[in-house]
Amino acid sequence: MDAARRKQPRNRRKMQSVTMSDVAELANVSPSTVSLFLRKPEAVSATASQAISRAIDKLNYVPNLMAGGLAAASSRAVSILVPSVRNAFFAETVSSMQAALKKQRLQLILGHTEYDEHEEEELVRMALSWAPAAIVLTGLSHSAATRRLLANVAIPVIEIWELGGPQIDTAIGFHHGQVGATVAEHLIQQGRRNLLFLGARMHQDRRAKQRCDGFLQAAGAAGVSAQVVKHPDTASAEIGSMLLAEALRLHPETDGIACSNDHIALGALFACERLKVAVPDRLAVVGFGDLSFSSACNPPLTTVRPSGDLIGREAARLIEAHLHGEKSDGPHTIDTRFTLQHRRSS
Amino acid sequence: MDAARRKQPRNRRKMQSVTMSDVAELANVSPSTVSLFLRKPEAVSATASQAISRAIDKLNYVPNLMAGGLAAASSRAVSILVPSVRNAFFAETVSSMQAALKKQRLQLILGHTEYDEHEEEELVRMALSWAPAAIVLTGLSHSAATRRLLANVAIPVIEIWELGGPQIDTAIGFHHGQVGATVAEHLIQQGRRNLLFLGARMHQDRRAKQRCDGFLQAAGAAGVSAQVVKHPDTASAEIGSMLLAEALRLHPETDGIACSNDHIALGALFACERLKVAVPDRLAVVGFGDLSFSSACNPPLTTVRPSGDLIGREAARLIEAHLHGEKSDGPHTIDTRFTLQHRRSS
DNA sequence: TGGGGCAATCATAGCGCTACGATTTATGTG
DNA sequence: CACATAAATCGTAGCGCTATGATTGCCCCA
Repeated sequence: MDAARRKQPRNRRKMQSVTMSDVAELANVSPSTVSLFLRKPEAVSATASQAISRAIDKLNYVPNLMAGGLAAASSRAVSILVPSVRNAFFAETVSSMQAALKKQRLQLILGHTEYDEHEEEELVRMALSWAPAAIVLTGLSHSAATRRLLANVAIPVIEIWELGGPQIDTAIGFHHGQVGATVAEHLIQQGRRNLLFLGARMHQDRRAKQRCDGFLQAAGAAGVSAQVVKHPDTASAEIGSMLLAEALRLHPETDGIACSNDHIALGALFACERLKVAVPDRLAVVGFGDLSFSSACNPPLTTVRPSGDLIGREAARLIEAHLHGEKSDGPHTIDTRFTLQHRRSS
Repeated sequence: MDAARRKQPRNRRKMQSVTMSDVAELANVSPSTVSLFLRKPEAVSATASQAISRAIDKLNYVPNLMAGGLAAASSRAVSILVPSVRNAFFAETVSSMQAALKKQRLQLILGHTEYDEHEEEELVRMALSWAPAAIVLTGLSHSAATRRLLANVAIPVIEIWELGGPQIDTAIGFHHGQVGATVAEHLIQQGRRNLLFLGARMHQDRRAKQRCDGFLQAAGAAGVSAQVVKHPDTASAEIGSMLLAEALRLHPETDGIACSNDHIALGALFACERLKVAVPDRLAVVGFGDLSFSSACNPPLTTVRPSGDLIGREAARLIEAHLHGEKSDGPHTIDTRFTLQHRRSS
């Protein structure tokens, strides 16, 4: 192990066809300048800029973000973890967020937790291994390990779609309890005195549960009776129909119904039609979500319109601000509110 | 620039708290062994494995995928580009694909093209800069530049949700023309002789257009009259209602309607109810998509169920196979089919 | 006793880029 | 015109990991 300096032959490597050095060479500048141009074009002279962009075009250069991210110790990826993108609410947020982030050339890495904290924990771990520029979680409820993983990261941690609990860093959303209360008050104001909440999957969907609780509480506060009928599966119109039939069987005096979301409400309306229950004369129905069909059904559905779109945009704005060096002054809460869409079903 | 060897002081760097070397040190092995353990656990002895996993746990080590990807010249990311995840069809595929890929510890990077080829091109460029393990596009129609970008990549390029055109590499989906034909044949078999297609956004949504074309062609082949009424905006129940009213005004003799998707069909059913048009007696309605409400509405909607879920799973399977070194024997086509769900609306 | 064959482990050379500091060139200013 | 100052550019040392080939230790059989 002394003399005879070990001469490693020269191991080949796979590689990228065109690198930044190739661009630099063609543009007659140093690689540093190309890198600078790509990151802060305004810091490079007009002549150099022109030569570089010409070279990039000619060579069809695609930067390697992994090399860049490794060197810069942070990537241009944003991780977002939602229960499921099949759920229109989260799809909307994901979509609006991605649209806003694209302007910053940030990419979205998507994960589905399926309402499972353990799954979420694993996804957070995977997400962190990308050294993302920010990480977005749904809701305020996470496993202890998840909290520990996120406690000391230097990037923004944003919790969306829920407000009113202990938050890790920034939370963007609204109070689901308030939604329930608003609906109860609306129904009471419409003269309803026998209220009922139709809920699906409330053992997993904390936010649906919160809406239900807010509803019951507000009804109680107003001295109005309120019942709950629920189903363990994912919300769908089919389940909404079943639940409505069951509700009227168990509580025939019911005259005002709040649904955990518009799928349930739609199913309830279908069932009312089949059972010849007049809406809203005999029974008022209110949903949550203002989905695409809600304004079109018979009768048009009174519902609460959340701000899924705004949540995504605000999250993107925050990430952008952080990227531009604006220090966040401690934990932050953004209430994006919701609005009651009063239509003819109530 | 001769003597006085430039002595660069020693520039500090941001860094990751726990690296693979830390794990190696604690486990009393070399970093190579840790790396090997992480990639091929079966190649490491039981004792070493145990020591390493203990060290990983103790240090809470999170591997840096960017460093890994850079060294290996390929990342554990899969890029998927869909028109929009707000569209339930694509949401389903994205969701099932992500679930399948998670087992391989592959992450999904999501992009929305909004039915714009130029947007898609830009997203492909961004996607490639991650050196993904595979790239998934929606449809077979892409800009020339996109094709050029993807022509020589060494990774699987998978086009989903469309079959029957020139494909870049592998295509997974079904023939939308066949969907239209199947619906037309079904309506004709049900005794309908005055057919009509209700379409939304067909100038952008090539696949809706293909369904329409297949419908018209099959009707023509059977010697049955067929009309089209369309709207430029995104499909929704509201537009479905409008289109149905317009259709009955322009073509009052119509007795069988195919809709570009279930949102339109739902709106059509709502309109029929309001206009007291009996479904299916006076008018048969068929949709596309088998969305969550389609089995619950009044009457339950006859519709075509595509295989969005299967498309995602098949794509994931292909990517997995490629990752495990199975060479693809040239361009490949997987027809995931569709099924007609005959319900009471026809 | 001497290796041949194998399994397990290791040392090393980058992957392509960014950040830092240094250097060079342009621009004032008294 | 000297000198400070700003603007533009460059050289270099890693970022944390993987792939390659080399090395070590061990068993087995002639």
